[in-house]
Amino acid sequence: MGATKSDEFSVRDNRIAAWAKAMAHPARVAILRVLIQRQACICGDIVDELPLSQSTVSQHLKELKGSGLIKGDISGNTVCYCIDEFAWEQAKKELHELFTSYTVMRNKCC
Amino acid sequence: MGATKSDEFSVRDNRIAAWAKAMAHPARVAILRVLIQRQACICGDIVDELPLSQSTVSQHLKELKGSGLIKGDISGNTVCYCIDEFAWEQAKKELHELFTSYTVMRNKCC
DNA sequence: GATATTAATCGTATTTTTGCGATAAATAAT
DNA sequence: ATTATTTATCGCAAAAATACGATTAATATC
Repeated sequence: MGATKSDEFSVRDNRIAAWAKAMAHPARVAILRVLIQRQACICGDIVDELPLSQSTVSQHLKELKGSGLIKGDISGNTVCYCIDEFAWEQAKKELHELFTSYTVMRNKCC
Repeated sequence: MGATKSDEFSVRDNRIAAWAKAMAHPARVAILRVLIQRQACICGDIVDELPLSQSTVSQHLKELKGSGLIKGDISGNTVCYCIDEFAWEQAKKELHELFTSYTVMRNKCC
């Protein structure tokens, strides 16, 4: 008990939920915005922009990386993060599909 | 410790995170799909379509209602749920804005 | 009025998330 | 070589999410 029954749901719904989950914390939305604005960021820059400790930011980055929405390149001493354009496009597309699959038809109830 | 520092982030990022959080579970994505397909559903119909107990579905519905994405109308014995078109449109718009605010420019790193 | 049906809530167990300090691992700078 | 910088990971504590059976509250049916 207490664990999500992922098996019981479609792959697509799990995938959408996973993307949503990646964006389900304001810190992670903020991180995405920083990466979008700057196109790329070394980890330290992101830590500086967020009101969270280095270890906490590192964890959020790990989650975002786990979702595929961002990727990180090690270059010497530092790690450079950026949006993964393919995953980003895919998430954008699938979420948009879900949102546009609803059209109001006046109206069975509510 | 252990509680999200919502205050430290922008209202907009919190709002987007809240919508994402509402969609961050495959059961809730599935519920949204059912509501979109049928335009409206009494609670029992949703319970029948999901591989979860009545109380668990009720909890997911409460969360979706909390996010504003859906609303529920009591009509006698039953509760009829449907998409809240205004919140839906707003979420669609703000998420789309976030996704389209990224455009690839070859490329500072990664 | 008594019984059945519907959906929310309560109580509880389990799992997951959030957050941070401390430490580790790796490269950079001296 | 030693020291500093950078980022990930470990270990922990607190909080939140997930799931369900049992109960409650409300309307519907008999």
